[in-house]
Amino acid sequence: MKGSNYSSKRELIYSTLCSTKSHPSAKWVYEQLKEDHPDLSLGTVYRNIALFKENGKAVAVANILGEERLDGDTSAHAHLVCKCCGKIEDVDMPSLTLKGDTKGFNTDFVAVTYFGTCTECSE
Amino acid sequence: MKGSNYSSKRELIYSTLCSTKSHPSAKWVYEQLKEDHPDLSLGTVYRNIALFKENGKAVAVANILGEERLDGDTSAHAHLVCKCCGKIEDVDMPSLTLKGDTKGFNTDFVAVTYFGTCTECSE
DNA sequence: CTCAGTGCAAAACTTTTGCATTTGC
DNA sequence: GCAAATGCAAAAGTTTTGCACTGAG
Repeated sequence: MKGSNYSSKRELIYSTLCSTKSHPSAKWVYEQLKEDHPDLSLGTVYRNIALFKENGKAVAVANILGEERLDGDTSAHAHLVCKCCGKIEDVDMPSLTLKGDTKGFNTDFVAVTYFGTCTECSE
Repeated sequence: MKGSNYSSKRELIYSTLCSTKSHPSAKWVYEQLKEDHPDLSLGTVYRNIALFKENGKAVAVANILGEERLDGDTSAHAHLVCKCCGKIEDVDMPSLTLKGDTKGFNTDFVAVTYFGTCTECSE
């Protein structure tokens, strides 16, 4: 079964994903690792990230400039996304309760994202 | 300047986008219109949607199965996204206040998205 | 006339996949 | 040995773009 075996590449990818607060893309993770691990394929990065998402060990935060941006920190927190430079930062999650008719929907993750402009881009 | 001239195609694309609560993709909008307007290009749909997003007349709700899903209704409301079938539904927006250090961030839009499983997919 | 908008098709990109090979157990 | 994981490269799919033409003002 998928994900059942140990894999050093997987560990590497996961720790790289968790090592930053920049909410990176798959390509970024790949590029970070490529230097020290020339034998690493982009396909493997994508395959493992898909696995992390399935297992709830990572979350897709936003799609910026055509790239899916990820977060290895799945604790409840919200995100600030700068429309201008693409930077993504963390903020505390506001308390919220699902309102309105939820049609029997079974929620397992809530994303709160503030889109706007960061200080540097506002200048 | 971009968007300054009237364009019947633009009107068509915008009204199609607003005519549904299905939160469609660009391709869906294109396919709806293609039948009655054989002279319509997918590029035009993408170009106009980009314009709507710039002008705040439309919002990207989520990226499902590699497709960006849109909403022509920019009033404050949250979304339920079914991970299983990709269906997106509207719910009332919970009241929320930005908490934590927002680092001077200038917010102009807040997205609240509940990921989970809809009734049909739960069966 | 001038510049915005469009069709068409090619290009650009990200993400996925098939297959042969390697690795974990 | 068997099934999972990977590299590599090709494929798939969405989105963007260049260019010549059309349409609005």
